[in-house]
Amino acid sequence: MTWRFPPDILLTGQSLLFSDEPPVTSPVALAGTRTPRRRRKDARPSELTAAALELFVDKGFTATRLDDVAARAGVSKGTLYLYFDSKEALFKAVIEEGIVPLLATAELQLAGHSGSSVDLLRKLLFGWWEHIGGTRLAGVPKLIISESRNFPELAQYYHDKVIVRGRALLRSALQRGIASGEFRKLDPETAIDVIIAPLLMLVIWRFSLCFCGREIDPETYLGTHFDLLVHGLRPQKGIR
Amino acid sequence: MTWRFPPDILLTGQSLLFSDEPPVTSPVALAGTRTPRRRRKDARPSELTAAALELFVDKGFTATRLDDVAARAGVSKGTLYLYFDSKEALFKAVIEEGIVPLLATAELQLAGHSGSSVDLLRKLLFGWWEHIGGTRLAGVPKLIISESRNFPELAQYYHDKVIVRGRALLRSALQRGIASGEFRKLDPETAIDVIIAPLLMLVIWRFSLCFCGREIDPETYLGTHFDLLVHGLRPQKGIR
Amino acid sequence: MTWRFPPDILLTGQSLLFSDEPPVTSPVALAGTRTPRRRRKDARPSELTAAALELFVDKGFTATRLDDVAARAGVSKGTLYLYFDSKEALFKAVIEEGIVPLLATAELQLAGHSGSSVDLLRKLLFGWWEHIGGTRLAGVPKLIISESRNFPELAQYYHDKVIVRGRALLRSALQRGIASGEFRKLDPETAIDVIIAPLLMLVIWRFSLCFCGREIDPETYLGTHFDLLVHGLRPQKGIR
Amino acid sequence: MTWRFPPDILLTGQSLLFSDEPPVTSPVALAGTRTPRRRRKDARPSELTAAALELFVDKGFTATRLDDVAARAGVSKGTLYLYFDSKEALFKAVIEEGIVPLLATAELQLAGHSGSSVDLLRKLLFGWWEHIGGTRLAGVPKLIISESRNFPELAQYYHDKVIVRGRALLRSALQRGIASGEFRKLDPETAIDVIIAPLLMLVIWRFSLCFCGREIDPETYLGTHFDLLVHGLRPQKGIR
DNA sequence: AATGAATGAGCCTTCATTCAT
DNA sequence: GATGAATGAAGGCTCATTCAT
Repeated sequence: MTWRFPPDILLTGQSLLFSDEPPVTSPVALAGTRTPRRRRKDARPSELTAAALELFVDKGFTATRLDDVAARAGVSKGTLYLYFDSKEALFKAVIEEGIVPLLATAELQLAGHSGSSVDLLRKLLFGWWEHIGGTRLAGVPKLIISESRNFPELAQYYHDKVIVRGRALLRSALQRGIASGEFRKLDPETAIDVIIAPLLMLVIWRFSLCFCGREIDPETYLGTHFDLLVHGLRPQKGIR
Repeated sequence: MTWRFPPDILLTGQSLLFSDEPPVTSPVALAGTRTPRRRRKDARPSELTAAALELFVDKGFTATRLDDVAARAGVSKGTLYLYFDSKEALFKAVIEEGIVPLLATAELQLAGHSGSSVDLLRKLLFGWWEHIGGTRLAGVPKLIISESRNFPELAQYYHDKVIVRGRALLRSALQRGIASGEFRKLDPETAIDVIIAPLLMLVIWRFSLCFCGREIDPETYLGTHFDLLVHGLRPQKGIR
Repeated sequence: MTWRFPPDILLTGQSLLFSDEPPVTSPVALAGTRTPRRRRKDARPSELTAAALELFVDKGFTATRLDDVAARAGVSKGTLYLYFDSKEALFKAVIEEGIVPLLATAELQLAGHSGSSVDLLRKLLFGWWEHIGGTRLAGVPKLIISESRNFPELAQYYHDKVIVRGRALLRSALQRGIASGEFRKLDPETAIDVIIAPLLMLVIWRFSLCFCGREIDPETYLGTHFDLLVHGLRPQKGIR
Repeated sequence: MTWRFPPDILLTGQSLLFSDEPPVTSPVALAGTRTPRRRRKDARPSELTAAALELFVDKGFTATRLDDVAARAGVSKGTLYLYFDSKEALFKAVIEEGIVPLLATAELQLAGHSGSSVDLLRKLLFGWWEHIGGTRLAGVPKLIISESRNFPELAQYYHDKVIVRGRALLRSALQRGIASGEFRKLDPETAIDVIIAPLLMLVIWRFSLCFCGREIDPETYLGTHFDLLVHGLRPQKGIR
């Protein structure tokens, strides 16, 4: 197994991002121009963002009531406003704390892979499932998709900090396989899109279309995806 | 009753939403100020669903105010309730009018296909792009994804009326190719999932992540997807 | 039997009041100061007031929608406004047409009673039940009670045209009995109140508290009332 | 949950609505402009139901706007929803707080009655006038009558909690008098109906027909009712 | 720091009323 | 005379946000 995110860290909401940087430069400052109140940024309780993540993922941003977030976190509603200027600021903090730390850890640990590129690809796909796609964190992409129109700034942030870095992981694996002759030559960017897409659909199915009668078995699904992918990447005579 | 359309409009099978004419061409409507009462009950529903589609796709279901829908359609808020029992019924009508007729047309046209299964698959993919994925209608899947948690009934409806029928189109193409020996044998259901997924991601990218700097060229993207797909489906010695 | 109201007249809504008097002096003119539109007062369709009576009695004034009145009368909603300036004007017309004609007829026919005063009282009570209390018309008093605060002018009208005249009937019966020595001497006005009250309660029970489990048998109820009444009115040594 | 009163307030058995002090005596409340947030969650519910009683009795349930209730109570509209889940729940609370405690008190006090049954009856009738019929609470029965068709659940509640218990008081008084030979034998249930009716009419007159010119003197009215009643109940030779 | 009562703007929905046809 | 599509002013209810304690 390649990726190593201790999942308990992700779910406790322990921030890897907002530890001791000066408050002004943190991405949180993007939340709004007004910063009259001083907040203890170092003590910002992760319980709040953890509770909010649960509810945002479950019900969406608008349908989540701050009363419920506060109740789930075991605090009063007013307390939320000690740490976040608004519901929107809370939303941003949830995204930042929930996903970004994962990638940082992943990149470090993936750098040392040795073995075939097919193996690398397999590790990437199934590692993603184990640590993100199959966990509650998979709700975050769905959340971003749903709310990006109303929070374009947030979508940009997610793109820059998550998507770009995630694609870089895949790109290096593809380029390595192409260089070694394991994969045929094709445009890596578009290939990445096509590789990522079924993963995206898997979490969408889990979080959005789960009410339909049809069940998807993720193992089979990912297996088929990987199978098609490896066949498709394999160097061969063009079909037409 | 949840929907009060004159049924003949629904069954024409052509989208009234995306004709090339501007939605309101009558000189009365262009008067600028609130136009006097117009007597055209037959044209109203499509005007309303067209306005609603724009806003739903743009802002999501909850964030769309009926005042805005009415204003965009050039009517008063109360008029909406002459045609739809509720905001949710309007939502449903948007889906129904926007997507369902297209599937009917597609089924008819594809029934008479002759030629290779690869051609059939190509026709399906690029036809989808031409009539749905590349049009404003592509916002609908994004809409369903975003709102399904809060409106499971709607997701079920979309699943039954759209997803099931869309998958059936792909399934027959796959089974045909497997039967003829053009494609290798694999589980059609999971293959369908993998085929659909990049299409889904394309519309998600268009409607949710469009704010990011990165542009996707749909033609190239779909071409790569199709290329990978045809290679992956081709009968050959297994890779491992 | 003393009273002679052909019940079909009452229910058809055939107006005995607003036949050919000049429009300005009719009580309807009280409805509002504005009288710009000329209406065919002579042709004012009784179907409209009949339909309105049913619904007003059944659901109350506010809860009755003009759509329903129009639908029950088999006309369009706009037609109502050809005959009545407002919902309130319709309400007044309903009261006027429904009850007032009854009293006029009753007074004429009751003038010629001969026999004991106890018999007269019995005829009054049970005749009321047969022609009003037990019919749908009994909903009108309940309607007046419910809406009088919001239509004080209407309550006044009902008092002057209905209550005063109804009390006069009872008063003459009591005075006759007192004069002949059948009844002991007591204040007729208050006695009338006490006599009327159980009748009122009967219709209230029928139209307001009918949902409670308890059933009232009107015959028994009126019998007991009459029995207590005759005992109470009988001349005798005072009890205390 | 339909009602969120601190239960201890409900069980004190004393009406908080009709104390002699003006409802808002705190100097803050007299400031004229919107008073700042006051911290008195315990006193709020009674202030709200008091304001609601006034308006419900005056205008009826439907015609009473929650804005007006809130304004009369000196709070914002949202505050109502801190204490009552809906307008209907507020209605129910008005009934419950206004009437039920009085019945409990009445039952306690009357259990210890000694003396003639005629005295007991007199005590019941005039006690009713003193504590209910003559106070603002007398608007409640009128309220129930007016709204029961549209809120049958409420009528049922009132029947079970108020009418049944009130009738039980009268029944025991009647049965006591029959047993002792003070009253002649008759069906107690129907007699109760006939006894209650004039009381009902009195409050209806006060709250519905008060606009008419005629005044009823309650003392005289109740006196006549009681007089007729006692004569009518007295054992004697049947009249016919 | 933490609380939670209070606020008030905003939204969906209803329905009496109008008026072009 | 009749129609019925269209209007728009309210009203019930929600919930993010504030602030006195």
